[in-house]
Amino acid sequence: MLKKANSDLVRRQNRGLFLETLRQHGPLARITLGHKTGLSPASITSISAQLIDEGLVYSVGEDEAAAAQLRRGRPLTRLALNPRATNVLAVSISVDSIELVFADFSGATHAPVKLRMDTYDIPKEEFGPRVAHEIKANARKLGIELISISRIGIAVQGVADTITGEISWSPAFRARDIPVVKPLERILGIPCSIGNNANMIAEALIAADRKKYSGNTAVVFLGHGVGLGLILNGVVYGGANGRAGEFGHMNHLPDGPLCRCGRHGCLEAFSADYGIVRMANSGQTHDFDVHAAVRDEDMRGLEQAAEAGDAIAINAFNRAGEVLGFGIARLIALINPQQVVLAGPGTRAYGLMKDSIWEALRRGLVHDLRKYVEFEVVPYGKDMITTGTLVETLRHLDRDVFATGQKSAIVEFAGRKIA
Amino acid sequence: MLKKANSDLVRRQNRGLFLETLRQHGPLARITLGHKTGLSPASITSISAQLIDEGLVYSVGEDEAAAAQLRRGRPLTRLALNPRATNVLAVSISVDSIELVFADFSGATHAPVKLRMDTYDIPKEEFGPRVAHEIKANARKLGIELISISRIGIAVQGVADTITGEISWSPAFRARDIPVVKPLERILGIPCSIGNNANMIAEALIAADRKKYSGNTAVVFLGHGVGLGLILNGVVYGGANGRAGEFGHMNHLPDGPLCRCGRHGCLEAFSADYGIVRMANSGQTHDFDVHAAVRDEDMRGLEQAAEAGDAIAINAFNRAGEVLGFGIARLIALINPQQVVLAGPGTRAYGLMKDSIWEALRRGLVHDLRKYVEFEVVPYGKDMITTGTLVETLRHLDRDVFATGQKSAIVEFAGRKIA
DNA sequence: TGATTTATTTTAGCGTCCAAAAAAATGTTG
DNA sequence: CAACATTTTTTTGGACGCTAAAATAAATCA
Repeated sequence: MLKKANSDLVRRQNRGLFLETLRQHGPLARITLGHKTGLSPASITSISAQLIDEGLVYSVGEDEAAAAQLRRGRPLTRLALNPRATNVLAVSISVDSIELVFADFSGATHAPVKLRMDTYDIPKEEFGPRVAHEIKANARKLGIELISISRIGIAVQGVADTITGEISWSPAFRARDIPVVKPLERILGIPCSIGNNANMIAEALIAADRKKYSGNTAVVFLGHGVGLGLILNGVVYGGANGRAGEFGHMNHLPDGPLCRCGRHGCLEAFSADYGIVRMANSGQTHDFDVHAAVRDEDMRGLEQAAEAGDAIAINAFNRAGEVLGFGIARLIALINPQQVVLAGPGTRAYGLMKDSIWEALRRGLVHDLRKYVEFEVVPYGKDMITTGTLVETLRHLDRDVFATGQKSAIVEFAGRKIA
Repeated sequence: MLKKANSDLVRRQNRGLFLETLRQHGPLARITLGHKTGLSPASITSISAQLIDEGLVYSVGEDEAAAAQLRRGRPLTRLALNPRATNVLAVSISVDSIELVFADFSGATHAPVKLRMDTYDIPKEEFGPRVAHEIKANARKLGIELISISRIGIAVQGVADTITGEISWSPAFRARDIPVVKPLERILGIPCSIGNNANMIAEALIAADRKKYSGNTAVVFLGHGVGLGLILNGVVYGGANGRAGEFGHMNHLPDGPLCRCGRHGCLEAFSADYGIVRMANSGQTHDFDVHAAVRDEDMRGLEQAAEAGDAIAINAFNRAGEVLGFGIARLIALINPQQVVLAGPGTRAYGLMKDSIWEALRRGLVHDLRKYVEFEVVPYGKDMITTGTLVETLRHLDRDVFATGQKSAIVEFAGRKIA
């Protein structure tokens, strides 16, 4: 159903568009903003005057390069997002550590702060307060006032319930349903949201190449687990309560090998690192501890063995690829994406799995569907998760907080204005 | 990325909202329209004056029931969609027949016209012209001028490419990539669109109970094949080119039994009618002709046998349910819908499959995901497909054609105006 | 008949956009 | 160096659509 439209909507949408355009392209002259947004010069003047008055945007000098090459006419003055307008924070939770990345409104980040934390055995009600404490301490260390932080985005591997703000299940915790958003909001007084790693990587991809990834794209994350971020109609899709994309726990083979989730035959039990290691050590299938984290050097060793021709190792990667291929085939049959992107540290072994992935796609997917899908492997950067989290958080500010142009939003979230 | 907003957008959106509200609730007084849409009485007066002038809406008398119970004050005058504003047509294509349902702008339908047509062996370039011919002939028979038809919606079982407007693959045709939209548009001069049956059923469900189905719902269609309509964020999701929801050809078991699509182990090969029949006649697995249509009476016979305790028949339905259950488990893991709805003639045998469906869900899906999903079986009406097609077609008119309020749209599509 | 009630229309004004004109700020040229 | 050319930005004047409030319409009530 459509929603009522009025001038309020127009203002919000165009201010949001203005901010998003600046965020995407960096400092731009008013005239360029007009071209990119489709708004008239008059409107750009009007909107920018407001945003400057509110301290969200400010004038920076003419572009050096542009100024160098002599051109006639009035020189352009570029506008930029004001870094001092506000701050945000991305929190990435993984096994035994959390990472904090503070950024200003322009998206410039401070150096990541990595903190050891014994997540696995922490009592569930202590986790939120511990994180809140670390946030306070580290913000102080960096000279960032708490009140200047408008929003905190949190990323976690596993199942995050976006509605309740709890971590339903994650390999980083023994406990379930760990409250995160509520305690942080209560203690810090800052709006928070939570999502899973794969969705954040999808956000990072969209930000990196909007054109390419903004249709329907499935981002498969290979690592300690197997995750999935779905971009549907250009937007990251979360499902009814953020639980979409549990690709790793999509069943592959009824009654197959044990998975970390306690069920049998999940895709992850074949294709995540521990599934591959187990397959390679097939003698000890039964007493294999699925919960033990696979060390990076062990995984690299196995990859090297496979590359050196070790039949058992090769077979383990083949099997992982085959199951992954069938999973992707099922995914494509359901979602019909334009693109499937493989990401995560597990893609290091893509060369070892490639053939079996494609063989499985051939066996498991009608040609009509297969022929339309582009397949891609992206190099994995550790910072993709926090980058994506920041992108998502800042977009929320652009669209839903600062775009409204209501004084309350500015005062409440921005904390200060620039003269 | 956001899009530019201006008063044009406001007009379109509010006119669309006005029309959709009338379509959903039937004749309404201006004051009620105001409450339902959130628009002010002044705006309602203004918009309705325009729509009346354009012949899209007209005044009907006061509601009898409301008039009967004496009330003070100026009596309300109700507005309704003008049936004579334009006409639309739904075309449903199935094996060996096509069905035409003409409707006016208010959604009132003529009696369905069912036409035998040997679809399976028709040369692919003849199909479009044949359908066009039937449309012309039957419109004339019903006294409907061709020029009064604004839009034609087409539904087909199988894979319809919404971009090219071709039937990529369907059990109703031996050929592939049968052009439909283009020839119809060329011959009739009327805008057309095509989609698959399951999506149309999803549309019909949304129309029947907007509140219930407008979040994230998966509609599984059981019949000669197994289809899927996905409602994501309240909108039917088509995928990159309308091929989403190929649930029936989602692989269940690598190298399993032969499917109509030519691959092995698709879900449909177990759970569609022919899969069940084959399983029951397991002696002749190898020379079973998957392309032969299963007759309704045979299917009913098998159901009765199972209900009477025939072990072989019971086993066939159990197996169908098990595979369906695993498929639904995979679907839920990927999509995280609020609801899963079973529809189609195959649901007659739901009682025979229920236990095995649920057992498979238990085995194939983590509890965290299972516990949030509501499960529902809806009685199947043969008209759901054409109803859904009409709903979709009329909504397109409401939102994208008549909402613009441009004279060209009115003249071009409506054909005539009412005094 | 006049008061009351309810629905609808009219009026006056507001916010946003935009085309066109004006202004600003620089380079070019005779 | 003054007039002209060019380009960016601002200002002006108006359009469009929404809305609150006032006015009007059309009924019932007493």
